[in-house]
Amino acid sequence: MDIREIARRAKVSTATVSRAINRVPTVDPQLAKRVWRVVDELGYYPNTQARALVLGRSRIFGLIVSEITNPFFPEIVQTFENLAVENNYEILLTSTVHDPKRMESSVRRMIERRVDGVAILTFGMEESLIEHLRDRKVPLVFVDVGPDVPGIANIRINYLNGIRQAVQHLAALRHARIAFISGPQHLKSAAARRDAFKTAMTEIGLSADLIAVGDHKMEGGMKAFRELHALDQPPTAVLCSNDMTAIGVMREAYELNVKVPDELSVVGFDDIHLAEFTIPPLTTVQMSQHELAKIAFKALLNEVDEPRSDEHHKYELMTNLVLRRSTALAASGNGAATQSKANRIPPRRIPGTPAR
Amino acid sequence: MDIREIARRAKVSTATVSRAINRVPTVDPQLAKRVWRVVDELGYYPNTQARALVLGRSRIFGLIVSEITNPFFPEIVQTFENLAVENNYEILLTSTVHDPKRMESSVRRMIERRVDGVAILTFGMEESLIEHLRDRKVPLVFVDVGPDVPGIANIRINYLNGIRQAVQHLAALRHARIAFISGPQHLKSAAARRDAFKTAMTEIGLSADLIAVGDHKMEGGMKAFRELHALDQPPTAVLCSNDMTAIGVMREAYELNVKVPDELSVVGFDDIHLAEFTIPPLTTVQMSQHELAKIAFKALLNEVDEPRSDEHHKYELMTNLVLRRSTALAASGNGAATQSKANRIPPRRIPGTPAR
DNA sequence: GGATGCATGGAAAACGTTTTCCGCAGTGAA
DNA sequence: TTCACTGCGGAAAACGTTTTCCATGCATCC
Repeated sequence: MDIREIARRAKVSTATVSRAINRVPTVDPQLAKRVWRVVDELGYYPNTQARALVLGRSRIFGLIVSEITNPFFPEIVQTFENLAVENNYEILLTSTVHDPKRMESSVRRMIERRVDGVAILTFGMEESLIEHLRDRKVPLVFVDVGPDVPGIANIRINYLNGIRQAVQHLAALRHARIAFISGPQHLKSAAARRDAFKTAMTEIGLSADLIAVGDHKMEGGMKAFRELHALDQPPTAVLCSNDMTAIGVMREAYELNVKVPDELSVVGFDDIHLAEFTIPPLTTVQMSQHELAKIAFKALLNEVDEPRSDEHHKYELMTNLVLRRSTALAASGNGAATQSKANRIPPRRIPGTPAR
Repeated sequence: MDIREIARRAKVSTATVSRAINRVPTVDPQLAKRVWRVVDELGYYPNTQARALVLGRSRIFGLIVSEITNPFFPEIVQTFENLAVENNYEILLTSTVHDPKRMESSVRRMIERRVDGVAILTFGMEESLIEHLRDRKVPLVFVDVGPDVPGIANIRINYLNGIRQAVQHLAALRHARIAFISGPQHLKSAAARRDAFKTAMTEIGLSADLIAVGDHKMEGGMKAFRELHALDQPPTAVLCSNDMTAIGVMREAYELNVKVPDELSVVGFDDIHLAEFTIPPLTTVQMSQHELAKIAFKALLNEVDEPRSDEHHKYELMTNLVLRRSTALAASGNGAATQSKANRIPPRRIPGTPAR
């Protein structure tokens, strides 16, 4: 079923049908109504690819994430999708699973589909692929790790703010041996978090040498904590590079019969929805997925609407500690672990968030 | 940059370029090489929409899920995407969030983009929307809830198998008061699970009247368990309609100071990756997300390749109980809850799955 | 009443491919 | 040398839109 078919039945030209459908104001209301009736009767849906072909705009955005199975990302995808629908865009999603081959094919496919822009929320990406996209003048938005050139928006995340709060929170609870479990070392964003940890620790005169490396997954958290726990002087508090790691830590602590928070304080990073539902509920640094997605989408939209407006905006996302119940006063040196009940911060009952 | 540009530079016609690119065997190898060199030099990527326009095939599949933020779905999306990439397909993803408006716009958008098929993994969908898609002869695959007509593939899930195993497992552990927390009542798949529970219970002479209703989210699990726990005779075991509900239950049990598994056995459904990492690790009924996605994709591919092969295949997915550590012997009537340690099944250490 | 202006709608080109149809060059046989 | 064939490659149509340009019809003004 064509636009021609519609034109024939409405006894007008295809031009008129097109104008009517796109609500061009100069078309006579009577005629428009006639066209619309036929459209509805036949259940006609314009062919987007034909439209894209002539318009030179596909109304598709690419969205590249590291790993959709990490609960951090679905929230982003959801918000991004909501915004896309609102603005009549479609999304091409890729979850790279950290595989460079995957990234490459994904970029290629996006170029072939002529996306209008790409949001790369992958916390680390090969430079060479960026080139491909840049050559084609595809608007891009990065988080953390983007070159500083016009046409490419960058979202800088203020890791230090939240991580400093976390460190100081733990220090205030008399923890001195605070460990950090990092993410995969080659990811820029993981490095940034680790650096923020170091800064925050040295700022207050603590040494930041207790660092284990994880993989931003639960498995890595478990493994890393096992190592940490085997130390001569195991840490009394662990700050994790993301929430999944923290969940792994708590899981392994359970396995090793280390009580959280009484014998071990755990802090996560990201504040995924799930963090509120762990046992105990996880104290973590919030980096709003909703905000992030929103900023990314807006940035893309900007780029598309007013391309190459030379001042390329910078965007920043703040992070903040949110207190729950996975941290407590450090057991005082003299084997006071058994008094833990007394040491513990009074449990704050966090009301369940309303079902969204 | 066109195919024409390539043709000009390679001093051939566009037809030849097209043939070379699509590896039509009749083209002279010499010439093909010449064409490819130019293509690589210029970094030419064919325009997929133009191609789709003439081919009448978009090589896009739609994927509709209920809620991407439910950890059950990202696994599906990931496998589906993997398969898509392998087969040179693209995916248009929609997370309907159970919103009929959303579903409708999603279907509309997919038709407009001329998808080659749609997998509807949404556990319940409005009939009227199906019509739209069917009228256009778009291949469809449903899970659970699809009309029984050619051109529409259906994946039936054998809920009873796994749920029966779960019920009998609990019964064997001497639980008599076994409750069920269902999903949203209007979802067919939720009803199917509940019915399976009833069947399995009555089969072994237990009454299936302890049923609370949740929402397939953690919040709902918490609320439902609160209700159950307030009963005169609260259940000693809870079977949940999905894992998120079970996580909510365990979380609320923690809040109410009910020990899992000693004082309460909890069983989930789905076996999401996370289930292995809850505290305690969750015993649950496995319904392989990987398998589900695979079946769905294959079904779509079949439909596309040999359309209307009149025998429309039926697909089935099995479910099976996987034992972890959230279930234990029921506390014997005489307040034996304190002997729980003895009652408990010896903990099975489940080795962490290798990072995938 | 005729010329001018404006609103409206139609014909056709354009977007970037694939593919059908056909012509041409080269080969082998007569 | 000419003819028939084969195999390769080019011209052009087609896919379904949008949009430019132009023609028509009508009202207004002189």
